[in-house]
Amino acid sequence: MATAEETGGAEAQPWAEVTPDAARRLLMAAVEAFAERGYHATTTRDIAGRAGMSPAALYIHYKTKEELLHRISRIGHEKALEILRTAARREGTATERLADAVSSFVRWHAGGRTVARVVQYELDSLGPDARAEIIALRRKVDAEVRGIIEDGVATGEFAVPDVRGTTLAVLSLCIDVARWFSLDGPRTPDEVGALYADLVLRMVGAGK
Amino acid sequence: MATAEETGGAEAQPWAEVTPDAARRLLMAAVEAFAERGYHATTTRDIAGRAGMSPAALYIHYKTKEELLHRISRIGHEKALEILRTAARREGTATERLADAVSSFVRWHAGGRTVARVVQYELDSLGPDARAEIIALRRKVDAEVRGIIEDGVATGEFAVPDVRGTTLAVLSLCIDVARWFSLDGPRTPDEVGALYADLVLRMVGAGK
DNA sequence: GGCCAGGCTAAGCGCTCGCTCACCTTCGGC
DNA sequence: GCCGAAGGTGAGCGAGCGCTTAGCCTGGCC
Repeated sequence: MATAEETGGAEAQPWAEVTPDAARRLLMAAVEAFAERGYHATTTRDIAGRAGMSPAALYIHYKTKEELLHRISRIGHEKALEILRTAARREGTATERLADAVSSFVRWHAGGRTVARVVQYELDSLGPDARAEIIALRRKVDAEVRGIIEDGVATGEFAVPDVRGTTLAVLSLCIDVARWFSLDGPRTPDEVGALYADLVLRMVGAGK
Repeated sequence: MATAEETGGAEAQPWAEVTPDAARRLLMAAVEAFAERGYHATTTRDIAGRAGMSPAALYIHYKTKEELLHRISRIGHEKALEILRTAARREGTATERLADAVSSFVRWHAGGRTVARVVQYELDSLGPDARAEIIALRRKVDAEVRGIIEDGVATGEFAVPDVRGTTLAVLSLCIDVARWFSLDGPRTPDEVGALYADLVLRMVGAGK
């Protein structure tokens, strides 16, 4: 939240806030496993094995398997929200801020594809309370993007008939990157970010 | 394939081709269950129960639980491909055909949200052979949309710097509808289809 | 050196999973 | 009226699941 991390943000060590070292290793192993096979198809034995520990060790640091998913999901959503807030609140025109928001949001989904997959697609595996908390975070994410688009409409930079629908479509486009993006594919995260920023500016009628 | 079904296509009885009546009921039950909870979290007892049968009955009509997913996935992809082909091969300008393709493809993802979810998000749960077959179908889907965009570029209707990337984005946008769309939400499938067709035309620089 | 708290493991509990098997019903053809 | 195939059931198998428990190390403090 208040960290001065400015290294570009890829996902070098994004789990520094998870404090006992073994707990962090378990959490990173869970991210990998959930992203590869999905939450329900992942066993606690698999997670512990990837972290180089016995199955029982998991339960010293986490109460249940679901708590792991919950923690991953919350940290991931907070990171996503931080990225969008940074872009939304910088100086510049609405056009510049929207392009920045989309390209950095897409870069995060492409580069941190494993985390993003878990965060975006395993929401339904959470219990009601945890899910409600995550949904609240998502509403904040939506509000950031909608804010930029509303600004652009107000200044006349954008021509958007349906602000809410367009916001939804922009976010949807970015999020789905986590589904199809592969590091083996022909594009780098930066390239996809630039392409998508251009496409989104066309969608809102900027630079017309 | 050669059926003369012209009823509008929503998804009134889309499983008519699944021949023993009990097999169709099981398949429809599986679609519901997979869409709600995901493939791995769904039990064969749950599927059989929804179809009003005992767990053992499933194995009279299907060899494994995975065969059910495979069948659903293939039929769903064939239907999606048929929708796009119909739009791509009708008469009209590239602009009209692209708008038609996007709006009908989106309508299918929104209206048949349960099927679309299974089809689009449970691909990784298939074995290698079945997955390869489905991926081949997806390439055909991609080719249809790319064809329309290439036509538009050739006639000068569209201004698209990166045809492959834009094709990917258009399909991605449509497919992700299955993730977020809800019949309880404020929009009907028709409305989302119209909104998205407009956004996509902006993305390709049509009507500029 | 004695002690104890924290981190970890081997073993395994109770349960549910996908799937099978022996048997039962229904029904058209003769 | 009898028969065999097709479609269904109840009971239960071996396996693997999430999670627990009893006990073993290790290291800091007096």
